[in-house]
Amino acid sequence: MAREAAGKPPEEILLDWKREQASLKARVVDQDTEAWQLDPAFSGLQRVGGVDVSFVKDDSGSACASLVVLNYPELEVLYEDCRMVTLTAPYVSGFLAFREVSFLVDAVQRLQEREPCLMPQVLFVDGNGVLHHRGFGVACHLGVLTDLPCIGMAKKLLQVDGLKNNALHKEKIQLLKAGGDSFPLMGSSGTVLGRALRSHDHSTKPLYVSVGHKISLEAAVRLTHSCCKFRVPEPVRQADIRSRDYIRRTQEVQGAPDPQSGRSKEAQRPKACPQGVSEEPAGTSKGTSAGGKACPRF
DNA sequence: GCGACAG
DNA sequence: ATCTTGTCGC
Repeated sequence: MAREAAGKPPEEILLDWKREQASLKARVVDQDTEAWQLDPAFSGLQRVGGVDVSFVKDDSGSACASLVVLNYPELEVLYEDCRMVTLTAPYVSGFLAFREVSFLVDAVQRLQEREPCLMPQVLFVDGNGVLHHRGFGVACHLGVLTDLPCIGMAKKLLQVDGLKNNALHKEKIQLLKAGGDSFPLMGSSGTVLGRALRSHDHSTKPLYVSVGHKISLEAAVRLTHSCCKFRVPEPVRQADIRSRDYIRRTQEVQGAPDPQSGRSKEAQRPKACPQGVSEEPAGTSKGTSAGGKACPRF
């Protein structure tokens, strides 16, 4: 029988988790590693991904993990993967990755097997990167495990290392006048852990952006702004919408049809595949290592 | 007892 | 995260 996500884990487990975070943290790259990240218009960037996990209302063990891939700069959905999963670990602030990240890694691996050509060049993660109790949030964790550039994006300020959502912080938010405006989040250690970003002109509540892996904070903030049609970056927003929709469809009972059904006009069918790479003789692993479809560069 | 608490 | 409708505004 599958264990259920129960109360807070014993101290012994938390120590294990902390040791794992410390170990993986050594592999985080907090600078730009890709050419497109340095380009003012991000030219060369064609695919951005987003991940999210949504939960079933009265079942702390069931959730839907989703990965979506959008083209850039159009931000149209090219790929969607929603999958019901059984959660093992409870949510503990500072250890979000131990609850969710394995399912996100699975989704990335499925994409690699099914449609390697659609592998995103960067992933937006719903949660923090280095803006974290021990400098290793879920965006770093997923980045290190997949080796993909990742951006941490939280909707609320995690009050760590002296950061506080107090009156002074709120004053700084008031000074953000236009989409793209931001200010640094400086920890007591003197390190900038992330930036509060006004993600677009008509959004008052900021996003908290931090480095996940293989991207600089500056590029992460600029790209986040560039991917916002609304407050939340489109990749994460689509992953959220589609995972919730998936749960709603799954939980729908025959005898009690939901009067709200036909509501989500946002979740439409993915567009057709990009580069007309229809078939490739199997066994010719040009673009990638794992077996399955190949992804030729020319 | 009080505040904090990514998702 | 989830519980929840209408409502004000462009």
